[in-house]
Amino acid sequence: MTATTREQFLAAAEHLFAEKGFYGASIATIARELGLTKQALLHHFGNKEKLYGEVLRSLSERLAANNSEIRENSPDPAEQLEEMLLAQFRGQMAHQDSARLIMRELLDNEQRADRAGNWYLKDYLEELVSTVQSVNRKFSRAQALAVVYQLLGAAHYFAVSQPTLDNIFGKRQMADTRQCFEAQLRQLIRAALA
Amino acid sequence: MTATTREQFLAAAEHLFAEKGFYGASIATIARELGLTKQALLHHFGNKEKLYGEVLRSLSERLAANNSEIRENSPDPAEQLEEMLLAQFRGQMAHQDSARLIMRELLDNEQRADRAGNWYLKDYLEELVSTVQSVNRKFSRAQALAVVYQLLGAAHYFAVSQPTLDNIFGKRQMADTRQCFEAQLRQLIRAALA
DNA sequence: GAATGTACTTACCGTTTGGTAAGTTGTCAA
DNA sequence: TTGACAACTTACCAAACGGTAAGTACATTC
Repeated sequence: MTATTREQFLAAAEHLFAEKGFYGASIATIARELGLTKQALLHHFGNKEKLYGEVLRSLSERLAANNSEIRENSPDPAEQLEEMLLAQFRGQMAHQDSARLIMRELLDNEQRADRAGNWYLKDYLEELVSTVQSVNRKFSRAQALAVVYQLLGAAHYFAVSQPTLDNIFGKRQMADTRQCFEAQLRQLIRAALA
Repeated sequence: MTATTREQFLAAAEHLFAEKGFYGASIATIARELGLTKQALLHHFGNKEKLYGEVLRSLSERLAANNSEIRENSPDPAEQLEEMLLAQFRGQMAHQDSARLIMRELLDNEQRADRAGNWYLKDYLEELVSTVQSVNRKFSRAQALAVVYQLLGAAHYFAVSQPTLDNIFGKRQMADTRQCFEAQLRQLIRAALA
């Protein structure tokens, strides 16, 4: 169960990239987190871009694994969709680093389309879209995508904004909001599909 | 109507910060956009942080202006809220730089809480929350905030993801989705408040 | 016409950046 | 016991970073 150096590098990199973004995090800082030099990091990953790509790849693998688990556990498409969206929300609240990283990638990848893992969201989104369509046949593909993205946004945006909201509204108020957010989100999902 | 150098700097900075983030955009690059040196920029703004602060401030002023205009034009709170959210959505679709900048600030401001304009979202959010509560009295403050944030997220997330989605799904499909997004969003808003 | 201020420039500075080159050290197999 | 490989290190490097200092060019004002 002891993590390899490589895995430790990936974990540290995920954290720092999520916090400061690609440009804001330096490979030297990431390496220092493990008490190693940046050349040790370069030895394992070649260069900074490749490291970033690997972080993204490992993240997308975790995402995919989560989803296929849900798909197996519930046969009803409506229930499936609800569970997928809520599980994604819970996952992002629990692992804010990943949530922030995904958001950053959404903002940045326009510029560097050559990065590995660029389209890893595609399968994930396609899956949700077709689930929406099988729940409510009235939806066109475009409509279904719009709905999926609205629901995804409703969840992800909140997960990512947590620290900022804590500052704006205070931890007390935000604890309340966090508590009722999931129930409210569930309602929103059902309403969107009706 | 001719923009001052200072205004031109602000515009160029907004664009580049939105595209690359605070660390990714260098003051030299911003200045080069106007054919000037970075020392000209420093002459006007002192340092990079202050420039970023000014960009944020001017952005928040535009946001506030938009909202008070809407508040004046429609007396019914339900209509007001719907219009505020939709106007914000349209604004972000039209000025994607601002949308991206706000998202970036949401991600980054945790780390540098000293930045000017840090809480400029507060008034905006408070306003939406109280409007939600006056539309539907059943909502607690925490619930209202949750709803507001879900709706805001639904809109903002989509606006920001545009280039990525164009890549994933193709411009054709995305044009369709864009077209029906607003109507779908309006439905979602109404459903969330019922 | 001298002084003042604004809008810049060139010339630097120290630090940090991502990256290369060339070891060193330990392990493990033939 | 030698040879090969992996996992590092120290020593560099050129370029870019944000920022300072000192000057130039041009109005405006007294």
